[in-house]
Amino acid sequence: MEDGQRMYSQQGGLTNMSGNVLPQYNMGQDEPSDQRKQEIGDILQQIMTITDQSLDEAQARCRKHTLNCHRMKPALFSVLCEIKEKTVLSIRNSQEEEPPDPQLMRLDNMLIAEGVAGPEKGGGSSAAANATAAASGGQPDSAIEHSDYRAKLAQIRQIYHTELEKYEQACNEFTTHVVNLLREQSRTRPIAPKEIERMVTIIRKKFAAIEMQLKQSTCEAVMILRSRFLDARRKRRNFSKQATELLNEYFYSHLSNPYPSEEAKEELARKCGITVSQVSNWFGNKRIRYKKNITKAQEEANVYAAKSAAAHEGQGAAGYNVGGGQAGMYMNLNGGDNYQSSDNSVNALRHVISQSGGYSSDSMHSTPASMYEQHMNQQLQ
DNA sequence: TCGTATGATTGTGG
DNA sequence: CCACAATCATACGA
Repeated sequence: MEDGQRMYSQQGGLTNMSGNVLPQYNMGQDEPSDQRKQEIGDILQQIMTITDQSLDEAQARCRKHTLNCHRMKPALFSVLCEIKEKTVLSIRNSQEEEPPDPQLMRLDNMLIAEGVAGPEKGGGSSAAANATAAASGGQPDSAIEHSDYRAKLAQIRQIYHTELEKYEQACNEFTTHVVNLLREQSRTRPIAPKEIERMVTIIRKKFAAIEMQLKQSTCEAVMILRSRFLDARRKRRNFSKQATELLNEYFYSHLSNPYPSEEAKEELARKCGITVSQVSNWFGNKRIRYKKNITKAQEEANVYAAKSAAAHEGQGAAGYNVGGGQAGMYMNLNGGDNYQSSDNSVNALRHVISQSGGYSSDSMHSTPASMYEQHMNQQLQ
């Protein structure tokens, strides 16, 4: 037990600076008193200087020939570690179990959905393509935008991955560094393996927080990219000829009631390769513009009618009356869903408009009425 | 390059 | 929520 005592004494001597333990250092040794005095003086000097030194220097000087080689050291340290674990570590450990951050999960999900995170190219770009295809109806000319969008997304993806890799590397480097440092220190102070473990989790948490910031900013970048590329108002594309034809067909064949049901909209959307809301938009625009043209034509017709009436003293008004004022909002002359009859009214309108040089819309001139007539005739037969 | 066409959005009313 | 009306922003043809 003598050695153990000595050890305690040394510890105490170094840490507490209590002078009364120092004489024990050379206890039991047979030396001349002046030499002992000299030694004691040296040790005192050493202790005095130690307080001014950094820990590293002190360790470098002291550990090898004092603590480190002592045979009781492991036992002592293990006891100290045990005490430590029972007091501080156990309290902290109990708080460590945390559920996964919902915010982080949301970010992760979004990144995977956008094709930034998750499996390589295939899934990612196709997800992006699907998103854009849904917005623009999968027209061939939108391919350019898609590739542009994909390129930007790939750029974001690359930045994200390189940054993530960097973080991971830095995290690992730092972790190993800290672990090594702690292992090194565990030779001179009691450090439990659990303590190192805890330190590692703390570091990982810190880096996870940084990673989350990266994820957040990546999500923001993707959102900005999306809004820029998928904002159809900014990058409007006309529907394909076929789609417009189908829509017009439906519109003119249901002119008395151009309000497609939800099912009809879905059907049209499917046929045209556009979304239901696009169909709704189209019909909304179509109705209002058609009506506008009617009223405009009507006004003009009335102007001409008035002129004509003045000129012919009340004879020719009927000739300009397109559809008549009582024909209803959508000029359903024959009162039914008869495409041909309504097309006639369109032809009449075209005639009036071309004569008056007034406002003309697509339904009036750029889409040949005969086209619809032919089409409808085929369908009706 | 300009004017028109056209798809989308916004504001309003029922 | 839907329809309508006005408006925006872009596409497109002459």
